[in-house]
Amino acid sequence: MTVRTRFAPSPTGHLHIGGIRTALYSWLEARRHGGQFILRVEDTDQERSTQAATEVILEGMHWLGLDPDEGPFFQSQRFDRYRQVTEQLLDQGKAYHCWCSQDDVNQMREEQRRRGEKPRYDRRCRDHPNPRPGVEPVVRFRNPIDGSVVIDDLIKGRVVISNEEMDDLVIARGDGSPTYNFAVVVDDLDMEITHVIRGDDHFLNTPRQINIFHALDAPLPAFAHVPMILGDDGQKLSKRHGALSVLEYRREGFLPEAILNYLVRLGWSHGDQEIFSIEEMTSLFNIGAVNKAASAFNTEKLMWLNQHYIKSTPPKKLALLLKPLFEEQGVDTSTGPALAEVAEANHERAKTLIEMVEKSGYLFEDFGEYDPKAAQKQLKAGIRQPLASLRQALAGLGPWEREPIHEVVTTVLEEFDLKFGKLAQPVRVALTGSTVSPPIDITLVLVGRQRSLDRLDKALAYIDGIESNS
RNA sequence: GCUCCCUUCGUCUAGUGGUUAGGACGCUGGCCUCUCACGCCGGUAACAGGGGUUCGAAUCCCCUAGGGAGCGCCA
Repeated sequence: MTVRTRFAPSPTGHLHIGGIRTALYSWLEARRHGGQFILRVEDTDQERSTQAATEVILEGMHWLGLDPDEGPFFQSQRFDRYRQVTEQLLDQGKAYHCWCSQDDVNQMREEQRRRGEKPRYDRRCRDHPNPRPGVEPVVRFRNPIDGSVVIDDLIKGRVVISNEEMDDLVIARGDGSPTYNFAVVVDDLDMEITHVIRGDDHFLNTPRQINIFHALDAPLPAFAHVPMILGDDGQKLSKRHGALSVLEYRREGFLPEAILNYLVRLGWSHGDQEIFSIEEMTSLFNIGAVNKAASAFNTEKLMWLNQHYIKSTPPKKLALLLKPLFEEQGVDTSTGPALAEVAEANHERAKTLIEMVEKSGYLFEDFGEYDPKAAQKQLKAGIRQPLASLRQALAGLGPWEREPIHEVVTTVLEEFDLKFGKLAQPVRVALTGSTVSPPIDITLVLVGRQRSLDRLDKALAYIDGIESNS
């Protein structure tokens, strides 16, 4: 039997990192067995589902390379099918109509809560139908009263839940639309899902669903409930605790490889290995080896991995990724060096692509003021002559390339008997406005001849200005 | 309140009865060095607590504490 897994997000909020991890695990489990990964959008709640959220799901998954083999399917397009199965259960007496209003039920639950009991529907319509004129009844599932349900979860192990804990859940609303627990079962059945991999928050739904599977005389899929992810602060991950939409990560300059690698190691491991290529993940990952405990999301480590992948990604490829980010920042990159060169010079100096973009502004536009501390320390009268001399030599240089530039710098150094840093830092401040940049010869190359000369002139003028004021 | 689940360095984890409890991120000392970064070498830091079982427990059992999830005509 081929393994078929699915990812079934609901488009009622943005898809965040927790959902992505579940998707990744499902995808990997399918890949490892040479099976199929199915994407199903659970939009039975017409009120809260949005088109925007659906698009984020589709685009985010594609960005990360978690493309489905089948789907996306939309539950909203399968209502006829759910209705059909509902009728079947009704005919077989495995489901029944209930005319209780939501207020009735809420009141019932409140009282139970007050009495310290677990709130649940008291089955009053189960054996005594009580039609009320003008009320469209909901359909409830006739859950077994005795016995218990055994869940052999791939991650959590065997858990036994008593049927007493479950009430007769609504499977179809008054308007005939299906509810989650029912639609899931019908879909997983129809789509021949063999492994249901989902978030731990669905765990207590599982016994209810198992009972529905039984009512439908259907074989059970395997279940695996992935623990929750906590925020940096140990609190549950939510919008308030760093749960960014997937696409935010792209905007902030994270690489898909880094995110996938980080996520696969969050809750799963293969000995001491930290770095996993997609190929390694697909061959080594095993849903059964996932940790039972929740784990905290640590941005620092994600950053480290991101830098690792930035370092090992070819500059030409980085250039392609950099371009839209520069554009988003409103930077015109046509007036400066090739982005591949920018990437080459900076790929060991940035943890994210956006950081690289922010650090490279001086290559494309004039920076405003010098960093005050840097200017104060580096642009002083004593360096005027060497700087002027360098400017002169640079102006007459043949090809504007790293080696000849480096030679010129060295020559000036010898001329004035200076240590490298004594000249490099002032030049750096002159060219970039700050004390941080790639090696000075490379920085000169990237800034370009004319711009470099202009900026050196500007620095000389600045020094002169300081002099005349003191 | 009830049901279920979880608990090794700050964080992610290795570990499945006998280890100086290992690795990674972070932090930190040093080296390298034109700045930053990269890289390299070193350091810091953990078995939630209490009972058992056993010659011997991070590993098995029980209790406590703490954390989480669920209890919808949401998913």
